Amino acid sequence: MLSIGTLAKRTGTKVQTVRYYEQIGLLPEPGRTEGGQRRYGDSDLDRLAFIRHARQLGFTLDAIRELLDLSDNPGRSCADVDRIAHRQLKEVEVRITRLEALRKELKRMLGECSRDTVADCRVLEVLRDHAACLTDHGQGA
Amino acid sequence: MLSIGTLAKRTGTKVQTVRYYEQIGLLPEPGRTEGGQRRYGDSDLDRLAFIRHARQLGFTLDAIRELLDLSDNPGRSCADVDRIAHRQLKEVEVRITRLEALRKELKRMLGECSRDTVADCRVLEVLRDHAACLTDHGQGA
DNA sequence: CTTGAACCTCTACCTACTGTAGCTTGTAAG
DNA sequence: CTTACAAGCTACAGTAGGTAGAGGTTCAAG
Repeated sequence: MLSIGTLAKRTGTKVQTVRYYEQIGLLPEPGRTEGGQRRYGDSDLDRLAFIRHARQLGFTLDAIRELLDLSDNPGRSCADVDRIAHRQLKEVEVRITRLEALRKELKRMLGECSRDTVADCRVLEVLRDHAACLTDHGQGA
Repeated sequence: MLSIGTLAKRTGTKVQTVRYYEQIGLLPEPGRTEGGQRRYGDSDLDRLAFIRHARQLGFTLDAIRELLDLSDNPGRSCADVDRIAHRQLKEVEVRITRLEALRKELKRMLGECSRDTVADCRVLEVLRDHAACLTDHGQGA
């Protein structure tokens, strides 16, 4: 049986985060010692490792909840799992596209700035006047 | 003089967001009507447009605060502005790199899944076993 | 003068955690 | 067996950057 600290260390998680996952129902309530300290088994370790890995791949906690539910029903079609992963892929691709547009605009902005006082700063000028932008960077960050 | 709703509409901001910016000191407290409603002038419009544009380029509110301060001192060197914009560019590039690694891993994961039940799902298997990953996607999301 | 859209304040909520305060438990050394 | 102290406990507050709603007031058009 593992203490919360050991579990956290083994999965690269912070202790508070483990308790947080329990609080939001992502991890089951573990057994306790007589004194009230949490004690974990191997299934908890596996589950937490799964969660952390999925988080590293950018899945939201809600998506992870779905994946864990699916994982608990081995007989079901894996189409749902596929759907969730595809959705995640799409989200990642959207974010990449958007960030690439930002990169382009920032580079252009920086490339044009040659004067030396704020009064003539091209960067500030671009920020002041959206119309000076070439790329669309409309929604969200 | 503009009402908060008009100001919001002209800058593509929500009314609550305008009040939020005022609350955190990013926008100055505007004049009020006798009845207590906010009334804005052109300088507020410019300032808010600047903020929104910088937000669209991914600058944090703290960075924007710095940029606005610099913008208010036209005689200063624009090196500081450059530094902030460069930092932002670097952050964007880091995020792109990271997301590209995620995309690669997600694609690989999805490409390998051909079985049809959750029990054999390659996606879940990869999530269960970090060692099955090729790419490093260690820190943050 | 009436109506109702738009405004007001205040508070709570979102994601995914992280940090702190003040107290208790577990464990290893002496 | 006692003591020291790391690690655990709960509860609450805070982070970024807003968003949503309740419950009440004001403005402006007709």
